[in-house]
Amino acid sequence: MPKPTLDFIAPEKRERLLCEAARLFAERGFESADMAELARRASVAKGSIYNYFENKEDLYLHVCRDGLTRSREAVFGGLDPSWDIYRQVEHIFLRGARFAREHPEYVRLYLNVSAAGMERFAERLTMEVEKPTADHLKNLIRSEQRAGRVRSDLDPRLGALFINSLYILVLASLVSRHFQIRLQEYLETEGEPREADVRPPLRQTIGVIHQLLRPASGTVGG
Amino acid sequence: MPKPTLDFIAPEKRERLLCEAARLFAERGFESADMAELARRASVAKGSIYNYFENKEDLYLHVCRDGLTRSREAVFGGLDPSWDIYRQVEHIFLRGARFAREHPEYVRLYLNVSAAGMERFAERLTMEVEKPTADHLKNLIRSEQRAGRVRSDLDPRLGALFINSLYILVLASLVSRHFQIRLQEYLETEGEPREADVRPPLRQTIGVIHQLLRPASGTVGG
Amino acid sequence: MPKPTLDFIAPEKRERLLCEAARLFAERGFESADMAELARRASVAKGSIYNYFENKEDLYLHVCRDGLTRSREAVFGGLDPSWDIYRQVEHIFLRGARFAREHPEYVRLYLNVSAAGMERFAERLTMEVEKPTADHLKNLIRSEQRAGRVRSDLDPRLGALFINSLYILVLASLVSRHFQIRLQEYLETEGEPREADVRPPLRQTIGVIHQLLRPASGTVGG
Amino acid sequence: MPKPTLDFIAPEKRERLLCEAARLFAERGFESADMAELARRASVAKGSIYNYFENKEDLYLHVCRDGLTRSREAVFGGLDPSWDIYRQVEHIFLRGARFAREHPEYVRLYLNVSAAGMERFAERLTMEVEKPTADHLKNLIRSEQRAGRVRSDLDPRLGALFINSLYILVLASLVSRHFQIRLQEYLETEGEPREADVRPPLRQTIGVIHQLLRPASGTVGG
DNA sequence: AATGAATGAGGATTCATTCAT
DNA sequence: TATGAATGAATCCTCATTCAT
Repeated sequence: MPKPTLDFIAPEKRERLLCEAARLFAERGFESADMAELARRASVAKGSIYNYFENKEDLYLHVCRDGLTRSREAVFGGLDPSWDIYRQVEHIFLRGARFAREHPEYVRLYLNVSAAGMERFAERLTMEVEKPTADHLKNLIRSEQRAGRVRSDLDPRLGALFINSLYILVLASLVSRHFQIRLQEYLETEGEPREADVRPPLRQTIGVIHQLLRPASGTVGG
Repeated sequence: MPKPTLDFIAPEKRERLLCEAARLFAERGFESADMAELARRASVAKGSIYNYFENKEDLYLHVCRDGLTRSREAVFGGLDPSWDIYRQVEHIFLRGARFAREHPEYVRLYLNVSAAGMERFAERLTMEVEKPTADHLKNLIRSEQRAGRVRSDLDPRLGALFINSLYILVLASLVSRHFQIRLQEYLETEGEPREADVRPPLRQTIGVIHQLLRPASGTVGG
Repeated sequence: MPKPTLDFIAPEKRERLLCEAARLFAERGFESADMAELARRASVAKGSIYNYFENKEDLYLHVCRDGLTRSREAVFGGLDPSWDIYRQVEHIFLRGARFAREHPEYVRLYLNVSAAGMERFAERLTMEVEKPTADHLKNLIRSEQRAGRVRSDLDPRLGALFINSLYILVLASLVSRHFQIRLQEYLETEGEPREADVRPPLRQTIGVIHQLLRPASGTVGG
Repeated sequence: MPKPTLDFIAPEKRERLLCEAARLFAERGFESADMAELARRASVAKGSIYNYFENKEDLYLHVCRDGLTRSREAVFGGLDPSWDIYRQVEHIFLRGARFAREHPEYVRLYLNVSAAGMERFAERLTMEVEKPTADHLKNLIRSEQRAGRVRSDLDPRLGALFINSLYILVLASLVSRHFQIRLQEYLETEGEPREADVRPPLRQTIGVIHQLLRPASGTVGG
């Protein structure tokens, strides 16, 4: 937990520090990120960082949580709860992809919680990251089932898990070098992946979700 | 590239070293893994490791590649190329899940290539890991399309990407603390995830793939 | 190049560090000098040294340059440019010998640039050490030739080279074990060379230089 | 002292080992020379070297002594003791210069005994290197004084010392990067020092020695 | 005698964190 | 509160030497 001091410093300074920290951690990983370099990049005294945070871990956790808040706002921000699940899913995926393009560092940080040696962070972060989305998706599926817009034989928990899984994969493909190369390998494209390369799988992914959720169309036709 | 020396030492010793290295790297991550501790765990002299490998990075790469070979053998080992895609996919997923349970360290290492700061490894490993599977899946889809067992309007590249993506997620859920907690959160289970917790999503995942591949049955019935 | 930090620490501390470094390097040579031991001897934290210098090489270069400055001040310090060359040469040799007795470590460091494996240091140090002295001696010989106090058929460049060569040998005999033993061997003295042992060759050396420079007196008398 | 084993191996092998050792030590210095690299360069097993020599120091000493023998043979080889001192000195300087060009590694090794941290080698080598030359020169001067070809007021010990000093400086200028750069600086030449650059100072050096030894020419005129 | 793998002490350097100013 | 110099534990890697084959 950051020290109270963090709240009292100039907002631009705080912003600078948190942004640079996010970038540096996303670039190097937790271990290799150097507090001295962070201080330099953020134009903040090395000692000052320790006035705001207990230690490197504390800073890391805060930066991750901060990123999650930003991510949530960016993705769920313009979402109208009255929309049907199809529109919501599309909104989430498109906004998520945009956020990943604009702030890859936060997505990288999120993905990095699953890296080797990061279990102590997963223990503290994963639940609080996943719960809101999990709850939202599960509730959404349930209410859409009641509305007859989602197959009633779908386990809402598995459905939610599935949607979120695909979401993670899409984001990963946008921000991680490994997933980018893999995407190129599968799609047989070359060079830096342009947005055009990502759109078809994104569309298809959304399509697959639709296919999964939609009540058997045969009954309609029947 | 390991030094030639590595080939000439006692096989049990080599095995011990590579296994312990895989475990340690999977446990701590590349940076935090300590060469001295590895030497201790593997009952090998610190200096000896440097007789076999140029440096820590060289060792890491070799351990990853070694893990990939083992993984490929375990998963594709018993696979009969004459099987139809549904049987092959099922085989791959079940064997993959078994391998992940028996050798989580190698799966962790694979996933870790996408971690922050590991880009230099991705640059060297990703392609060689992904290509064989990508090719196999793409060719399989194409031949199954010709056989009429897979929808002809499915882009084989996207289909292959999709199958592999789900495969990765399943494995990740089995070996990464972050993905385990996330799974618990979605499935509303508690404690150490038992195999029983994993089976339904695994089954469902295979089901979704079937659904994706299968030619529209409506038309048949039409 | 030392880091700017070096300029801001307490002068006594800087002095202590530089002195001990000069002594240690002179005693052990570059390779065998141990940074940890230096830190201990200078009562400075090991890490601190790396706050002041990029690395061992950087420190070594700085210590050498520092020694050169000290040496130049000690030797050329009280030198009056209006003196004739005979007086100047005598001054230089006597002051040089005194400096070598008081600060053998710096003379050892200077001589050590010519040691095996030190070429990279020679490449960076030699020119800047030698140029000022070379220029001074050459100009001095030229002006003394015009004044008729030095033989006009002497090539000023060779004359300067010669004077400096003898100077180096004198210093070497004062600070290097090898040259000391050699001196004992030639002079048939025993035990630690006392100042008395050095004076005759020093005198003779100065004498030889006089002999070399002096216009042929016979012609004058003739 | 080398082990007796050294005498029993194939002469070409011994030669290869000693040559490569001389080169490597001359190139890197004692500390930085790597026994493994030596073994590789000489195509000799690392362990074998320890069958011939007690340890690195023992090898170093032997290589130095070996070099001295070679040097002595090359320089004093064709010297006729009946020659007068002027001819002998010229012979020594010219042969020494040639040897330095053909085998710079041995001259470097000799000079290196005066390097920092090499005192323990000086203690063991210097005397045995210098004594024969010192004795020869002193005796030569004495007999030439009796023959009236050398000034009788010259202290033979100082004369010998002086001749040898200049000899060392000439050799150093031929083999040491530091002394080469210094020579360029004094002679105002550029680039790799060619033989032509060295000849004038060599000639002049011999000239100075003549000047020093020759009985007062006044008597001739008298 | 020859070999080269094994050993582990040793040494340069890094970096999170502290603390005096 | 801000600063950045000071600290020393930690870590990668080297290399002389040993020793089993």
